[in-house]
Amino acid sequence: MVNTPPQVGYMLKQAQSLLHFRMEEALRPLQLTVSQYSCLHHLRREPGISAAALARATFVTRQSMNAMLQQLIDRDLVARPSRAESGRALPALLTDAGADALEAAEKLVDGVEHRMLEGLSGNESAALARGLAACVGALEG
Amino acid sequence: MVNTPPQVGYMLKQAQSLLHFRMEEALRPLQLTVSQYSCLHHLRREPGISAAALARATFVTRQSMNAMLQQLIDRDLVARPSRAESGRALPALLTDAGADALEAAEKLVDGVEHRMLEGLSGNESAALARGLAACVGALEG
DNA sequence: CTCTATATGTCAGTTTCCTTACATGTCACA
DNA sequence: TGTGACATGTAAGGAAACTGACATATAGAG
Repeated sequence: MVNTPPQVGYMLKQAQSLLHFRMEEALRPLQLTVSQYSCLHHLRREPGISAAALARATFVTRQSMNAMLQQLIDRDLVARPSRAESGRALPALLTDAGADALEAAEKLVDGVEHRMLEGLSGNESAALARGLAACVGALEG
Repeated sequence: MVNTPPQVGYMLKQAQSLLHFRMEEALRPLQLTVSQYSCLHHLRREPGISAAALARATFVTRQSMNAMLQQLIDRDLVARPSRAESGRALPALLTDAGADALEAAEKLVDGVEHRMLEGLSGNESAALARGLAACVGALEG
């Protein structure tokens, strides 16, 4: 019998689900969801990005992202002009409060990620990252 | 600067999200969602399992699982007694049609998983699986 | 210049899943 | 015996995501 890879897809789901749960747990004191954290994180990486591009980066639809951005705007964590200078895309930016919240959230999330990887050596972590990247590359396009 | 592991959590999310999308795509002709496939798959592995146990295995709440089971029962893919012989748990079982649907779905899903792993050697696949298992172990409990 | 393709934002409706809460059944143990 | 802890099923309501549809703005082809 062939050495069947023991359900890599299932293990992927299991790991992602558990990581999401732990992150949600860690972020609860800050009143942030994982999706909101991911949104803020990408906003810092690419200030002025459009909601549609942000949606693609965080794996939700642009409708969901616009709703989420509105929530973050209501909490003064994100700012967005009401009209575009050019084109339709409205650039989104972190406010100072948003940057502060992100920094606090990042500490908590980094703790979870560190815990997740603590049983792996540097080589093993790198191999895991490479494997995941290969999976993504093979499935997209 | 420390060799920061490049966002293993994010890559996990990315890979899982893309895999889910491809599976959904592959299963669409059979009118099955990924969650439903996962449910049928576990039902074959553990016939007579309760909805609550099934829910834990597929990472949803038992309320969601009971709703999903009802759908599958309505389509004659799953059968379940109306009363328990002992205890409260109602054992769920695949019908013949359910087993057939699962077999067809499995071919499609295996194709997706194979595609996902095609760029990886046997050693690399095994390393990926071990890495994921280590992550799960570190995050649970 | 005109027209098509593409990308963005938005509205409406639906689905799916979750949270909270409660009733029921079994088991361990005092 | 009976009582408390635990697991299961179920109901009701809400939150978050998706799909489908449409208007708008830009760029490019003809």
